[in-house]
Amino acid sequence: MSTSVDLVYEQVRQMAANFEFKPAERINESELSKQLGASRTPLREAMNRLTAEGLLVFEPGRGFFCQPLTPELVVHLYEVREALETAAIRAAVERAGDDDIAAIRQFLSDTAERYADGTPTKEIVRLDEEFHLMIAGLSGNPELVNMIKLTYERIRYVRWIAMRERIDITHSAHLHIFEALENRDAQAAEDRMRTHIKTHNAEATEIVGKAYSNLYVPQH
Amino acid sequence: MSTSVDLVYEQVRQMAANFEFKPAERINESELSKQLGASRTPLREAMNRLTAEGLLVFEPGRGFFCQPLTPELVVHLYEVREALETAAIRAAVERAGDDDIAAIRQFLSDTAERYADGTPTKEIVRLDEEFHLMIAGLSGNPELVNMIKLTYERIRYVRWIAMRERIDITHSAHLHIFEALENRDAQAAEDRMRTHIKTHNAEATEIVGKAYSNLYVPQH
DNA sequence: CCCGGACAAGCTGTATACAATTCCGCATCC
DNA sequence: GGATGCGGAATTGTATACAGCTTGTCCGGG
Repeated sequence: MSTSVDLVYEQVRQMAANFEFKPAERINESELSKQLGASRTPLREAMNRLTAEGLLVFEPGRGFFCQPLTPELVVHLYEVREALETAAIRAAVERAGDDDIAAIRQFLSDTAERYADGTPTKEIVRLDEEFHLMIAGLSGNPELVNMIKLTYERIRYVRWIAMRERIDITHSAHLHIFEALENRDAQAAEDRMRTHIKTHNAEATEIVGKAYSNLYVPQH
Repeated sequence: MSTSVDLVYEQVRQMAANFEFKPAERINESELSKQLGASRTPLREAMNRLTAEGLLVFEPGRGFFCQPLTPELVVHLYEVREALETAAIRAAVERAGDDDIAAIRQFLSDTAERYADGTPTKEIVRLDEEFHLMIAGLSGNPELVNMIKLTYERIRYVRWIAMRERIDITHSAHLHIFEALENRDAQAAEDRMRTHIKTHNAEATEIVGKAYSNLYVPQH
């Protein structure tokens, strides 16, 4: 059947991940549905899914809101990332085939020159996510991968800001993690992944804390 | 405003967690909505949320289905549990107050005598989940707790079956985990939690593997 | 000047109607 | 006998209408 609802879903999903909605303001269903060229019914279905995924917040009788972006939330989501991704890389060390590992090495060398100052931050974040998801995929556990993906979407906006000052060292950190995987050293891989994420957590949280008021300035 | 949609949501959620729907058969929206005394609109909203939570599966143009219950899924979800709960207890050791720990000791002694052969399996599973969620709560990370809760709901049905033969040792295992927490021994707590979940994983997976065909026998 | 209540406008929650699609049984053909 | 195509019934996808709640404003009282 037609994919109108999925189209709406993807659009609203992106809008939510990009924080195109003002926090603490209800999302006007009629207006948004007109804007997206659909009626309220499929829009509400999409927003219900996004609520379950944590990208939106729902208050009965009041409507849907963008998830509030607080330093606490960022800390919590990074902790979740840490738990999931350390488990994932541990499984990856055990289960990955040599060809899978070769593919990641290829990816790293292919993209090495793009980790430069000229590259847009969003592009860097995209590459970063892709690398992490490749590793997570080697765990062979799609549930794990899904949860990691979801967590990414909820903090992507922060990462666009936080990544600005970290472009240069991201690639070398990834290489460092990858080498432990390549050497089939589960402990080192896990430790390096944990350190990597903890570092980003500290930075992202600091930035959100500092920019807390700025982030909430109306964006229209 | 009225909470009709939330009522429907809770009911369908329970039905899905209890596997009252036949797998591989589409859920008839009109029929179910009549049965629940609501119209299709709030029912579909509820089912969309449950789809995002992983309790239902949605195929465009065909409708909603119960999540398929396979040995692979059970393994994957238990791995997720392991990742999340080991992280949670590690955080709990660091952050829990002495009074929080006392509350858990109280809970364990209060419920000790109910871990007996006469108690219904569902009740045991409920107590088990409550214990684990109390510990997870001490992590101070609501996102972590939410994900753990969700994972529970997706494997609860299996646990009802798998728990039958494990009633006696569950309580002592919990005590063992708790003591490491009480001693503020993060490593021991994490290790014991991991072992605990791995054991259950192996058992549950085995049971699903054995009962695979039986579970899918039409239940009408 | 501030607070409180009532009214009005707007928005959300739900039911229902209809269009589009899928599904299933049956007949037909190879 | 098995595959294929067709048509009607059933089911899903979406729009729309309306009821009930929420919210903001305005007016009156303290």
